[in-house]
Amino acid sequence: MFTIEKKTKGLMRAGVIHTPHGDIATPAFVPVATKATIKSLTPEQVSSLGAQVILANTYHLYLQPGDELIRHAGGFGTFMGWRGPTMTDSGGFQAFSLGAAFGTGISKLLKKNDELILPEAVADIEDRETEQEKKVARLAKIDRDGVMFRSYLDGSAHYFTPEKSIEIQHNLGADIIFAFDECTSPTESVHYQREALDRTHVWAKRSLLHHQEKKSQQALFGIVQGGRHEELRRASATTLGAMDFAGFGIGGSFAKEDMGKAVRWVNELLPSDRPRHLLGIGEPADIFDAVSNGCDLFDCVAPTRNARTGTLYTSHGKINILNNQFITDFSPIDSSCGCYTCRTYTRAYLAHLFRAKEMLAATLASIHNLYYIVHMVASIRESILNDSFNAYRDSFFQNYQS
RNA sequence: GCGCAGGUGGCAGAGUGGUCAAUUGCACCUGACUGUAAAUCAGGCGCCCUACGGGCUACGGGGGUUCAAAUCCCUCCCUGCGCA
Repeated sequence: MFTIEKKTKGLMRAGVIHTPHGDIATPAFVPVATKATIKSLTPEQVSSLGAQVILANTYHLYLQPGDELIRHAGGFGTFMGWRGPTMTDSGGFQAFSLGAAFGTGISKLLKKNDELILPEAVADIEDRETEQEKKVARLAKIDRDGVMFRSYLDGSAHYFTPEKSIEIQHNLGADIIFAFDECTSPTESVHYQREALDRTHVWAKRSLLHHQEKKSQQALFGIVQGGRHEELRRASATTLGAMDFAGFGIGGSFAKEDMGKAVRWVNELLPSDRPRHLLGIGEPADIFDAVSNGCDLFDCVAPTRNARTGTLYTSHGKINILNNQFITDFSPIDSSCGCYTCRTYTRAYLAHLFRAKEMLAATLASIHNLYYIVHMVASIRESILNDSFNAYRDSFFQNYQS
């Protein structure tokens, strides 16, 4: 399903992923449509801003409106009116976001100033249960067999096993689906990371077996974990790389400053003939870093979430359109941007829409941010094909950081 | 003109002798956001300072009572409602 068009001396490459709903030219950015919608945008807008493929979420669509209903609708792409390729995440991220991260503000990316505090450094999963009980009730609890999720909608309990996740993803009908994994918190101890990784590997195997038994035509990607630890990351890449996955996700927690390094450990070992998707990463610097270390696909909520909260990408860095200075700024968000928003509206108008809390603010900002990231990745691809990646990267950051 | 009710920080609106530089909401200022629990969240928001602390000026104006007043009294001004 994956054709490599150009390979550099290192790990970097440009290629094409073939799916029943069309090709994906890689490296590519994948907008996130968690609940079968790119928040505030129509599929037509998403498509015309240049996105090739979108990613929805298993846990969310299982809860609402239900995967059976989506199966009847013909899959989530058809359901939402998106004609291109689709992906679904397995729900493994919710083991983190509704588990260890719930109510704590912990990000999957530990910033270098976070002092590497390890509040989660509890021995193993059994002791952890009692530790968890002491805290605010989490919505996800992990055991050896799977994850108990509590619905954020009505509190009801739902148990996900690898088989369950795969079944739901079969119903959701995406072209590319992911094995059920445990996304760990970057604050976990090495001991816990190792334990979780063992679990993820067992779950990967079970996901794959179940997928093969059901003879689904969807492409199943396995997910590499291992936190910030080289030994674990390499072990995971080796273990998963030996399995018959159509591609690979690289997931979980990183230290912000050495994410590129962690990705390299993994991509050096993964089979190079299959696509690699870096899960949940999407800031420009991180994408450049990951592409140069061999990643082909990126999904991230950053462009759309930032857009909704007023942070907009420009060629000179991010701006917060809610800042006072933009009230009377009649220039476009980014004068070198070709998106619909920048061609049509001013910063002052966007600032007004945000301050007035008008819905169009989210739409116009999302169009811009997605266009910006999608086209940045597309330009990266072009630069790989033209042997000018380094030059492009250098000129990009010369502007971006100024 | 008489009667009643009111005048509190940009706005709305608490407080009704000390713990009040004054609850809260909005507005405003700034920050955060990386497989979406998110059209969200956090902090700031009288002035000044050697700022964990201290000083000054403030609750329509003026005057008074009190150790102490946004809170009590007098007076003036203003607003709303009712009656003339």
